[in-house]
Amino acid sequence: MSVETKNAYDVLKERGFIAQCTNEDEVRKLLDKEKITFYIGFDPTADSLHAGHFIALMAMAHMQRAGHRPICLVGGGTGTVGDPSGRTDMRKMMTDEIIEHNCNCFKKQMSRFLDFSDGKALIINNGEWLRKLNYIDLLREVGAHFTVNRMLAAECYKQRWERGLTFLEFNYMVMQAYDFLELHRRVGCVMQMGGDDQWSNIIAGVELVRRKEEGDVFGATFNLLTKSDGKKMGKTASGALWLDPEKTSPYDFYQYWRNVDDADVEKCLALLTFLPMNEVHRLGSLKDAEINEAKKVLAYEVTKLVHGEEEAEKAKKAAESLFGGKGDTENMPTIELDASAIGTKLIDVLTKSNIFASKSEGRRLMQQNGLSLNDAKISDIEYVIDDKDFKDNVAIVKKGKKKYYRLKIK
RNA sequence: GGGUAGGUGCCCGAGUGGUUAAAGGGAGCAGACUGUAAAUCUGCCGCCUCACGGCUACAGUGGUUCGAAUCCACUCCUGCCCA
Repeated sequence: MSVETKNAYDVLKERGFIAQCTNEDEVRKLLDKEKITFYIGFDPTADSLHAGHFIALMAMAHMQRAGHRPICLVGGGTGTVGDPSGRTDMRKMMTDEIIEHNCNCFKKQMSRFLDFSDGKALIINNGEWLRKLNYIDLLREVGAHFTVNRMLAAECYKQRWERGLTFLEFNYMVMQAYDFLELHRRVGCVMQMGGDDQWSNIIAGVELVRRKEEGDVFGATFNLLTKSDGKKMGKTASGALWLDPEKTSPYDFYQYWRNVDDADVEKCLALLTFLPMNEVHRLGSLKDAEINEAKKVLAYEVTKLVHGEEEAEKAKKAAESLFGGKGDTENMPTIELDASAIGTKLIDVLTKSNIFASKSEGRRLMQQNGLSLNDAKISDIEYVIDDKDFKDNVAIVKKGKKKYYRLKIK
């Protein structure tokens, strides 16, 4: 059975996306007989999407392939409030300019994954209606349908019991529910999806629309991308795994997926690539060292989706040359040096290039045998860079076991 | 507004006048073992210094003291209770 003829819900379910659904059978039936419009909300908390968003985009892409119409709702309005769901702290308030900027960045990135031509997918900013909202009107139209008792019982606020929840944040759920109502009225949106942490907010919206419009609408959530040990995935030492190549280089991005735990490979392949499921299962069942093949496929496919084939190819080649001993070194992270760097201490150069966070860190690393220059361990922190270290103006530095940098003399 | 409990290093959390750069845990980093995996073991884990040592740090500002994260005053922030 091909993807095209398969029910979109079943596809998502089979690939492991679905965590909860308001009514599985109804949704399946609906998707079978109609091309629906659905939406996912994105809060503009940063100027780039990250791995967590990517999973939602993949789900949207699957839906679109099946003929349904996705709406990316960027939270120009809700972003000013901040979603308290599952959070232990209050979000920093952001200025309108920043939110605006972030929304624009999102748009650009999203068009990589979805086809926005001919209205096959939409991007809408909820600031369009939330900003114009009048407090009294909102209370009367929407507020009347919410009971505080019910809201307080919502799972998403539990985390905040100890630290306190402001009224501002408490209203987030109301606003998000209202979004659904607006989208239902404006473009006939009948389904909201989102991360599993959004479940409370989603059912609030579903109920609101049902009450106001008597229309049957649905909601579903995706599994959050977690590692087998329950920790969140998509976190790097320096924070999130960004889709923006400026914030996370394609090389680092590739390496992240190349290094996922054995236990997570199959799940990632299913969620983050379009490979057919029989192939996913085959790769996922490889044992021991062989599963490295699956990881290579995973890293390549995901990088290709996010950064394009060319970048994926480069990242792969760089990895092959570094870890496999062949291929070209062209594509690894490169640090350009002034010719004057020759004759100065290696540790100073690396510190200046931010390869070491501080000189202390560099010293420690070197003393612990964690640094190599052209495959030779350098533990002497006094080591001075020499002409001979460079071949064709290039030297390779290895920090720890697998962080490589190419030093290039300008 | 009143009462009360707090604000410690990336995070959690001990510490209540000196030997405290500050216990312990987590995260992180390096090494060994491996498969660019996991688990495990070892070391490191504020900054500068080859090192001796120096500097900066326990919400903020002043003060007491030979000496303060620790005592006092005021300020700011947070939780809880009362209004």
